[in-house]
Amino acid sequence: MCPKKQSVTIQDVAKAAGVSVSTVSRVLNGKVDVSSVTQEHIEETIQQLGYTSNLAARSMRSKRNHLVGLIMPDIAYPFAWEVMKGVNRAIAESEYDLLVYTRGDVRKYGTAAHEQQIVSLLNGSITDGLLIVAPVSEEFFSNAPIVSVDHLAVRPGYPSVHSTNYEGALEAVRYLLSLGHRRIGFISGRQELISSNRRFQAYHDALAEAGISLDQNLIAPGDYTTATGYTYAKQLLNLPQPPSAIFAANDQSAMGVYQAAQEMNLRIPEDLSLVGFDNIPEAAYLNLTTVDQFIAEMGYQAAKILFRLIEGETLETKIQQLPTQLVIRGSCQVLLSERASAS
Amino acid sequence: MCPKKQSVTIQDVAKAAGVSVSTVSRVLNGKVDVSSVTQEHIEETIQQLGYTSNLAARSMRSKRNHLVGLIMPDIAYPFAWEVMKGVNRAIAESEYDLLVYTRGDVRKYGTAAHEQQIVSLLNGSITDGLLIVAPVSEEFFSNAPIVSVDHLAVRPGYPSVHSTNYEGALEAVRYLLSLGHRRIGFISGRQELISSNRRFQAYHDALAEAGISLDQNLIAPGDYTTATGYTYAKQLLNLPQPPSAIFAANDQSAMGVYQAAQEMNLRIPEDLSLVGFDNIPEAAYLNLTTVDQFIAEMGYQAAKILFRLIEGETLETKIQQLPTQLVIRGSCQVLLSERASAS
DNA sequence: GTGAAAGCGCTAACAT
DNA sequence: ATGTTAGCGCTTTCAC
Repeated sequence: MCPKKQSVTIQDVAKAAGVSVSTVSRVLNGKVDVSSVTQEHIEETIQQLGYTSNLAARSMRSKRNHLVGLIMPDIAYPFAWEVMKGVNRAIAESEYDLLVYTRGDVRKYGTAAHEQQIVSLLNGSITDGLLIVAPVSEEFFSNAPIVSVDHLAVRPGYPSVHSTNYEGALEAVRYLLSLGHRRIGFISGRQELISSNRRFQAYHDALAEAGISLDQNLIAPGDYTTATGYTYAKQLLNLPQPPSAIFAANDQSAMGVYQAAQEMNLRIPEDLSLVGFDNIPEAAYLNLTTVDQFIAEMGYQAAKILFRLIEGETLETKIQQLPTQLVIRGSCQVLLSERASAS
Repeated sequence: MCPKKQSVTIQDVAKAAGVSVSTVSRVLNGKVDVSSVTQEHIEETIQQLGYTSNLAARSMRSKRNHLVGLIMPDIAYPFAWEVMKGVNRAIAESEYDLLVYTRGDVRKYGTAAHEQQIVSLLNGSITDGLLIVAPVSEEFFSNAPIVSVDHLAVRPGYPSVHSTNYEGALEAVRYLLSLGHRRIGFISGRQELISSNRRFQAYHDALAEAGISLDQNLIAPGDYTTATGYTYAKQLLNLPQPPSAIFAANDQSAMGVYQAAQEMNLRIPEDLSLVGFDNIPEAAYLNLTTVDQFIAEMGYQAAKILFRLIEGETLETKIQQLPTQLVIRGSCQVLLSERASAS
């Protein structure tokens, strides 16, 4: 199917060039103590034979591979894509190549043990450092640096970049309150993630500020997916006293709410006010009001930090918070305040 | 920064369990000739020590790693994202994990030599097989299977999945002709890719069919990016006799044309008819007429084929063509035909 | 059923 | 400036 030519090793090159393996290795690693004559000769031979060093073997002996890893449970959802965009930019600007590792499904992943396994797999050998998206673990065993994206651990064992989840969510709920809403539903995120808890905490606090006590009926569990967003939105909207507004813990669940509302012939924002956390492109097209958290920027910053760590810098700041921004789209505000005050 | 605990090796496990390395290895690889007593004991020890096998070392000795690679020049553009979605789905359904390799920028990549280098790097050691997106090379040295996505080689050295570029483009141009257009501009794709040439060939043939000879002024080079799409669209539209319609070789360049038209206060489709190849979500939101090529499906199919190849199947078909579909959005057709016939 | 030993391709002392 | 040699952590004969 394709030329099975048994891969050529450093030995073959040495033999062909009539030198020892170590000399070839020296050339390969840009060491200086090689005469320019042999240097050129070896390089020529490498060209001719089409030699490429074996990653596995090389990784086993040397420290640096100019390769960093990005671990994601799944690469097919908008959040992942945004993170990758940011990381990709940092990679393009750098000397490193990127290896994105995924199992393709959160369900094939998700436990701390799994995470540790993948970390060991990559960082123990082939990568110089690792970026981990929304990890569950607070600490990892690893001999190369790790930076997490979107995970604010209480006492993190690694540097971390995330957005101001609490502040952003606070603003979102305050906004809905400012429109006159009193019954605001909440679709939660994955319980095990801190980001989700922070957003819930803000929901709680904003309501408390306004003197509204929590109504458990208006709080729906969720897991950051469209499917549950849809399911629980239906449930909320079918209550005897449905909420007049919903705050969804992320974009995906907001999309679910959107779908549910459409199906129930509720117009957004006329009949139902909706705000979602996150800033995927789709939101803009649908005129959804969102709390943008600059996901790509988080990926970019995390990668930059990782590079510095790999270079040997010791950074003071372990946690970096990137700002969020409430983006109100369309004519949401006016219509809603009219409706809300009328009710 | 994070616990630097020197990674535990198979030796450590052996020592702790009071057995030899080979016995541990046997357990690790599910060999049967181990007494269930020691088996359990070893597994326990592995748990306790938190041992994970070293990818590099393992790769060096064994054939299968349950890991496949996906090589992309850049993972931050919509086409890449679509491919990844498809591949991700296949991965989720499979026993394999995925490693996406990128340099973050086409410019850090692109030559056949580079491609071969990455192929050797991955396939020679850690991955069981490789998916390559839009490769330039027609052949690779590799001892593990390779499947390409979106590259119809004349005499491919590897199985390949791509869409019916020619047929789709033919349909697109015929459609524009059916609206009455006679001056149809073309924004080309990357010259070195066959997909681009096929789309151009169809443009040529469709015009010939209609008895229209090629006007070189209406043919703009391009490279599948938004930037060049924009630049050349401006150029085309500023001609003394501008085209009344443009066929862009892909979505990205179509977006560029879109931007240029907006800037020149040309409404689409009223003032300029535009069809782009590819099916990224943005196109739908902008009501762009497109030739959908089901990019994600290509990724999915390619991955499926790769899995079969790895399992040892020898496939007859080397090339799989997935259908394309002209999707006419909005009220494009009517408006255009009116304008075209009026002019 | 288990251990000893060879070696995968490479790098890094240590020699020369 | 170059060759020799000892492993890196693992799998895999081949003994026992």
